[in-house]
Amino acid sequence: MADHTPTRAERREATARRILEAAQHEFGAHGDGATIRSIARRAGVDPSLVLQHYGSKQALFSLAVRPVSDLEGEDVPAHLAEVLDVRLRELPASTKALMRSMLTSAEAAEAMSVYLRERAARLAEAMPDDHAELRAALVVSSIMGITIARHFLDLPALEDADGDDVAALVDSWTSTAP
Amino acid sequence: MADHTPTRAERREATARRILEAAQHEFGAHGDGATIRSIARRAGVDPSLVLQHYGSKQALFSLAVRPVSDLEGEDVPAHLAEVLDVRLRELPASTKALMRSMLTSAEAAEAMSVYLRERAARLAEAMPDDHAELRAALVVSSIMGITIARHFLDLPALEDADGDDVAALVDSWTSTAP
DNA sequence: GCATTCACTCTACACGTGTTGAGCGAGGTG
DNA sequence: CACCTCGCTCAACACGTGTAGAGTGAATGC
Repeated sequence: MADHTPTRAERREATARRILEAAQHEFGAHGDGATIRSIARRAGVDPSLVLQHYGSKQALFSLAVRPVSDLEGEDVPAHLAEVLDVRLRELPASTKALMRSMLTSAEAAEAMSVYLRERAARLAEAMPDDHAELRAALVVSSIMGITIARHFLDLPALEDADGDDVAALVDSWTSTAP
Repeated sequence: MADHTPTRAERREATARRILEAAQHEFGAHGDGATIRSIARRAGVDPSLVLQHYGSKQALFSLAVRPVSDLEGEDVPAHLAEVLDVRLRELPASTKALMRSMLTSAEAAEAMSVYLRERAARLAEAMPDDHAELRAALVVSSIMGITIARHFLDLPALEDADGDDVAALVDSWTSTAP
């Protein structure tokens, strides 16, 4: 809240943040093929500065793609939908970067995979026993698919769908019998 | 069946096919970032020849990514799973190329989108009326998500799952009430 | 058997990339 | 005010890319 004139270190840190955000948006828009130059342009900065801050494109990518939430003890099943953002209009920048890159970057794929496994494990605990593990994996994967369809493929049927409807529907799958 | 010695034109056509297959595998493995040189290497051919056959990388990509099946009048709901290959161990090369690129190539994204819309429309016809369109879109997107999780993210729970189990489960969602 | 075609390879070019090191000039310090 | 610090820009590099055009030698047709 104190709006003192920023010190040099603060300004530096601020541009570092601006660069990271620019990177998330660029990776989110073009995947891991996004360019250091394009990131720099978006941040209003020289390309070289990007590397002085983050060392290499790879390192910056890793940071940009790190998932935002390690939310610990939340109630599981209904919340799930929100996590992978079935109902959010806009995805968090880092999530978007991660998803956009997950099919072309091994690192992003691995990150998404552990994220999904983690979520599925959580979900399985709260499910009827029968094939719980498999069914949890299916639900989690489905939510990912729906998220892709909505945010990256612009499927019209999902475009103007009510997030709550979607969440309720998906939630009902949680207790479906095989 | 007649194994006459191949004419010049036949041999040319054969190498064209080899190049296209190589392209599908390379695009399937690395997305639209795959290299003309890598495609040529895989086909055992000079990079320049790839362009003499297909004009440009873009044109080759378009061809490599074209979906295989315009199967017309098939029975819809159960078959759906197979189409997006929830139960197949290995994806068709063109499908793999299409999916791998759909998040980084606008053309692939559009192709996948129309494919999904088409499938959803088919599926909606065979569903209980309530919210049929939305629910069909959700099911189709889910199958895509499951396919991604299994074939690109290597989710272990799906890795060794029985394809029929998965198909049956997904199929049951088709008649889920909202 | 000879001239021609033509499927294919070789060489080259222009360009965009990630990355580096030198240099500049405003901000901090005495 | 003078000096130094250091966040930042500039200029350059080596490299991989898509693509074009000339060249080559074996299959073809007379």
